[in-house]
Amino acid sequence: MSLDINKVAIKTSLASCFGSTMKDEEASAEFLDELANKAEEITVGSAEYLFREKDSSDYVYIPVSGSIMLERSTSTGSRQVFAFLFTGNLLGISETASYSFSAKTLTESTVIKIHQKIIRNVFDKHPTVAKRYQNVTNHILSLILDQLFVMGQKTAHQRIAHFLLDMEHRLGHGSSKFHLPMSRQDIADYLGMSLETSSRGFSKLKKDMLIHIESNYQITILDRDALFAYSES
Amino acid sequence: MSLDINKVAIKTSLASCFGSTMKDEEASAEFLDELANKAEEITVGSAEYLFREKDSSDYVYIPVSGSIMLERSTSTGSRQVFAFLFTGNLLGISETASYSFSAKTLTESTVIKIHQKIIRNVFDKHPTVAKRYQNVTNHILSLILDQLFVMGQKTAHQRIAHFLLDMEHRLGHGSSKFHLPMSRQDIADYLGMSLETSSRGFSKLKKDMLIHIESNYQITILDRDALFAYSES
DNA sequence: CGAGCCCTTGATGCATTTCAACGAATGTGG
DNA sequence: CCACATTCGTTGAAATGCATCAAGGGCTCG
Repeated sequence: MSLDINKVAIKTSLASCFGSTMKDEEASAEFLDELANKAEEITVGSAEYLFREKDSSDYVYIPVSGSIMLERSTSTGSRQVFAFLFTGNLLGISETASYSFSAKTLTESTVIKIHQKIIRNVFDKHPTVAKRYQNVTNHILSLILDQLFVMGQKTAHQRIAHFLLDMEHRLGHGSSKFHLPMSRQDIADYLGMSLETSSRGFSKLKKDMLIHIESNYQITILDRDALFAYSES
Repeated sequence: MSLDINKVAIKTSLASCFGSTMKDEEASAEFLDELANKAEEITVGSAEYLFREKDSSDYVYIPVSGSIMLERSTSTGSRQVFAFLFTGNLLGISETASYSFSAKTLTESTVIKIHQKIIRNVFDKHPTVAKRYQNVTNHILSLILDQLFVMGQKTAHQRIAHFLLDMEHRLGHGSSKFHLPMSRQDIADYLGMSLETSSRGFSKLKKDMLIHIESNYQITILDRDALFAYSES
């Protein structure tokens, strides 16, 4: 039955996100079953919103495939990108009534979608899971602190270098070649610079033989050590 | 007995930090007693470290009086200030083994200091408190996102304006006049700009009659609406 | 009253934004 | 299959904002 297969796939994804360090095997299996049975898996097209800022925060999302961008826009039209999410990241858990940013797909994406009530219910029944989740939140917090640090410290070109190393790590799967799912404008809004500056950053790194660019989104890191040294200097 | 009075004071502080929205009064009282009995209250001088980056994260701190700054420094000597903490803020809960920033006092400060183990113990016994604490973490997360947003969006002078409005809100206690506990350099490192630029920002806002400055640290906001409009423009 | 620290201000140069034009890639309809 | 429109990226030139260098002023504390 196709539904069952679906649930198994969801369970696998959930386990990699929530349960990877669970010691209590039984409780782990139980809560995974409960979540998987009530989770939906949905597929959305490219450049669509999973939710928008100030929507009531009813769901938690886990990307299974595709790429998602978290952003906030001002009334004047400018935009800050907070994060890029890929497979296995977690999105949307908060105790606040509404989201404080929008989530937009960069590519066609498949996500697992679970109602907040169900998550909380599981947390109440299995305190171990709630504790485990606390770790996830703390990890996200430390990632944002790192991002804040980068924003405050480095020059625009150094931030580009730092960004590319991060993307290689997250998208390269061990290879130095990877495909960026986001545009130069998205990168610029993530790193707090203009579109042109982000483009010039890429050009400079290419000219200096630190990276290779084919077809704009296909990037190869040629000299990781030198790129790292440049990003830190 | 002075010790008892001490514990009562600690309990009051803890309640304002943790328990203000607790519905379950009895459980609330019980966990407060447990925390207060095992908490220490310590006083440290100005410009001292409560802990440093990479120290093992053994304690949670709650400022009772004074001001504390969270910072991270690079090997090259530059510094990023992540946050300023005042009375009633919470500091240091994390599941990671070590702190990812240092905490330095700006003024002589009194803080409540509780061992992580005790906190976790309380969380295990009282899941309600753990949930309540999750809210605190989520709130911190949203504050850092706001800070990231500000860093990415605004010009240096606008960030100063925004900063002053935030400080008025947190330090003014309803008045438009307040005392800044941090130096121009601290502000610069918080907002990602040079000392000179932060100083020029103050001068500009003074020249434009948006704020009044006496004795460098004593600030009065003269036209809140105009300052807000400037910070958003 | 002097020393030291912090803050302010000016001058200069560099980094980044802005404005503008062009080029490459993609998609559409004839 | 080709013109055309559209979107996105690159590059140059000019303008601006910010950092850096440098000097001076004011406050505080011995």
